[in-house]
Amino acid sequence: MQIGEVAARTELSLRTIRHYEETGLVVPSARSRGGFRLYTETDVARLMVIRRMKPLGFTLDQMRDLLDATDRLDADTPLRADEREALLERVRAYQQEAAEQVEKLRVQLSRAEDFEGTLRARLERDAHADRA
Amino acid sequence: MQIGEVAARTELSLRTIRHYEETGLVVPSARSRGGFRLYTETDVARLMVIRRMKPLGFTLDQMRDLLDATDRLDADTPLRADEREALLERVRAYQQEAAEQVEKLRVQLSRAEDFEGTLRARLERDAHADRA
DNA sequence: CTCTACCCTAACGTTAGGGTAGAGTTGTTG
DNA sequence: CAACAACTCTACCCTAACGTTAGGGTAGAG
Repeated sequence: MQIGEVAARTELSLRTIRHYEETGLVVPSARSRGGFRLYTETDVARLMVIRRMKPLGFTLDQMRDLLDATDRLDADTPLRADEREALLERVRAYQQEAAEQVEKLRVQLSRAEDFEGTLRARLERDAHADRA
Repeated sequence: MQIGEVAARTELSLRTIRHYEETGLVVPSARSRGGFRLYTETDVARLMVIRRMKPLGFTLDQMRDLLDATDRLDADTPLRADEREALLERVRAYQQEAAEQVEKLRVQLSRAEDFEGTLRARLERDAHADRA
């Protein structure tokens, strides 16, 4: 499928999807003779994974690195034990960072809620002041 | 007080505080004869407000605009009724946007939690596979 | 053909700061 | 007063992750 449909399905912009290719994050599986990017279901799935990762604040480089690790772990080609351990260690590090980031997001959310509440309270106060 | 102490108290970097001045968001109340920025408690309070706003994803321009509106509403100089109404309308718009942003943060948080969980589950699975 | 809806590359713009260099300022000692 | 550490100044270049033109090429229906 071409980029437009991919964008619609992933809710990512065309520019974003092209950018992910530029940085080597998700390279379309093929091109049409005319040069159009052609994506498979697998490519789309990968984009969805990235979309879920985005709120965690990882850089594109980190995402590429992590996806690379899981891809290699899932591949059919068997790995040497030490290679496998190294990959798992990488994934563990990202999982740790993800957990920390989740904590930060919680803090942010509560700050945001707090601020929104303050703003609303203020507006209600001002509305009452109208009659003062 | 000078910029270093302000940075310590607000947990913002020197660079960030200077940047806020460049964009007219928080201009220090004074300068020393030698040119050092000098901040008052009020300035610090303003920086704290901004720090609370940050998670809402407003641009610095928007924050400046909003702070400007609330400042004018709080000022001692009386406003014409229509001016006051216009300012309130501006604040209302930002409150709306804040509420929307809170929703987005909730979505992001749940996606992040989800992803972190997936990653953790995956690691546990791989750990068990060790013994297989 | 030709039309329309898509898609392409290339390249500069934006936001919110980070980092650095080189020079000046403050407040404290001797 | 000089010397000095600690702090601060301006100016400038750098970055990530796209947004935004501009100027063209492509797919496929009619």
